Amino acid sequence: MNIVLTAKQVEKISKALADPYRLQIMDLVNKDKEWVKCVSIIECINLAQSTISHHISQLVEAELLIAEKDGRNVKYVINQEVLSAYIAYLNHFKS
Amino acid sequence: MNIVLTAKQVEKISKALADPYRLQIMDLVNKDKEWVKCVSIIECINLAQSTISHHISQLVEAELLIAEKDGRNVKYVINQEVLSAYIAYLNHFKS
DNA sequence: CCTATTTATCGAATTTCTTCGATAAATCGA
DNA sequence: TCGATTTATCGAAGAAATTCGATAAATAGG
Repeated sequence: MNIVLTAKQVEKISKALADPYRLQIMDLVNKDKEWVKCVSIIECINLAQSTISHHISQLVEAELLIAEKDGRNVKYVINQEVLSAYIAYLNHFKS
Repeated sequence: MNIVLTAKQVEKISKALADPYRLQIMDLVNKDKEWVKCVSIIECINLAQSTISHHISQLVEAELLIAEKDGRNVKYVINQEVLSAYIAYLNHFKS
């Protein structure tokens, strides 16, 4: 099923992608084709744990990432449907 | 020729798209398939002229819009190459 | 030449974002 | 059960973004 995003959602997704660390997190989650643990993101990025948690929250809030609890850990994958919907929105700007 | 964007450029483009008025401006420029005059954007959006000028600047700075002087007016079109390059960047996150 | 129109720029006020350290909550393993 | 690990949340400081009004600069038209 194809999702159609509202302008508000597009705004939120754009904002989520408008930060170098959050783009880096998207890359890290994208690298592995499986679920990526929060702790391994924290290992890779030189920011306070609380800050990284906040960045991840924004990506999850924008629904670019899907979070799943796994014991003590939380793991993430990219939400392909939302990503596709965002790209579809941008495609409307094509002539 | 296909442009490849740096992460810094992607961040800037995302930031440019992370505002409701700027999304509206993109829509307005997209509506007409010709060049859209600045003055007609100002007519459509309920913000001070200086604020709209600032929003347009960010879209031009991010190279999402191409600006061209036309007498007293400035007119815009969407930069299709940059838009495509942004979409291509996002496609890398697809599995 | 003078005035009106169009756009850009400046400075200031307000709001939002980023980042941190401290700490809490949940869960795992010994 | 207890201590260590993992993640989230809170409050605060500083940085950046949004918005406005005032004003400047460029140009069109009478």
